[in-house]
Amino acid sequence: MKSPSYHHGNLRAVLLDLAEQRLAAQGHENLSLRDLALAAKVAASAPYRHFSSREALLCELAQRGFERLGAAYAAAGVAPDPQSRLRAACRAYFDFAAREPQMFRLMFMTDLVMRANKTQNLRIGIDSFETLEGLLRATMPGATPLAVRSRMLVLWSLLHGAAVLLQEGQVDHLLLPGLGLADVLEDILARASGS
Amino acid sequence: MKSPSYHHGNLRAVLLDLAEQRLAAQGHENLSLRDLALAAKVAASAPYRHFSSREALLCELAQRGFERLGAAYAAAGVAPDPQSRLRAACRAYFDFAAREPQMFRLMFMTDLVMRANKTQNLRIGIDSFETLEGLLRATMPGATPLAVRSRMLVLWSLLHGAAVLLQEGQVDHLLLPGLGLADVLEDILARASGS
DNA sequence: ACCTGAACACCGTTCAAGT
DNA sequence: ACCTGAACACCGTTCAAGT
Repeated sequence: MKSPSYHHGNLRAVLLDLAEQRLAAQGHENLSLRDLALAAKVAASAPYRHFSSREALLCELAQRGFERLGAAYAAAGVAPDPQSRLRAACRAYFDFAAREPQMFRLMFMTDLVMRANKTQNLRIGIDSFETLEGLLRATMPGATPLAVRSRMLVLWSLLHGAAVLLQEGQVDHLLLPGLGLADVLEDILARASGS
Repeated sequence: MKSPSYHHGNLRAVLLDLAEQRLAAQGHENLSLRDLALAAKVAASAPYRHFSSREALLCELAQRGFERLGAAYAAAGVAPDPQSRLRAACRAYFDFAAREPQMFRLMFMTDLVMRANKTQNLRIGIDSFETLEGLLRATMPGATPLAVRSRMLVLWSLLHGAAVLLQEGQVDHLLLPGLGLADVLEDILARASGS
């Protein structure tokens, strides 16, 4: 309760919190500013004092997501050796996609990121890439930057592809007796972080 | 010109063609039925004689995409040995994502596919998976179905992840002097279709 | 500075009515 | 059978006006 305006307090934060609920519940495509305003008991035009557009609000939401993903990476950094730190980070990526599927989708809505990049916004997405690359580099002592980058692009593709497919539930009907979700995950983790 | 109705002909096909243009130009999120109707010089409600909803039209559009992808796979089938047939199919997947990015995005809008699956629609997406798995199996003579499926899920993740990242233009700023787009592509193709 | 109210230009969808 | 016209319930966004 910092500077409660005459109506009901810090509308900005309230809107962002509401937006995050709506996002998790229904996905970014069904998030409406008017609905947010209604829920916050405020006029339909009030959000425009705090966000220049619906898209701007979505960008800030995505930023929250990248921050949480960054935190998950940081938590993965406590593993003992480089190899398992990388593996833990990859697992964190999967977990994130599984636990917050709608946020994950929002974060990789690239048209949004592109437009936001111009306004200096979501370079946190790039940080996320660099963090992972740092962890990978630590497992490749003596490798040239080019070799690291090359392998990073493979890792990133594999990781992202698997996360997308898992999060979308496309993998479920492809499992076999003797090939469970855990097996698939371990296999992909091994190929992503392994030799 | 099959059964030209009293107004101007087969509205259904006209709408689908217009929709495909709009899709390529602006993406599925900016495709409006009303706009389509306007462009076809027809009332806003007319499309509903041919499509039960906007989503139904989008589904049919996605189906066209899967058919084209299937044709591209078929063309890849002419390569001499199993190994290069698989590789050609993977390349076809990348090419498709690059040449028709908006269609590619539409095809993997999974909420759509899920809802459509209930109405027996897009099992063509599954066919696409199975085609690729068939090509992979041919490169693994004597392998158990489980081993094939397991490797297929890795291949599919890598392929899909790379296609998504390429199509979104996220790879461009990650290239280095001496590491061009072609190199990245070849590397990923080798890992996807190779041993 | 922050919010309201009314308005503008859009949507998807429905439904009675026309031909 | 196929289309129109008008309507309903929504949108994002703008802008003058209030406090």
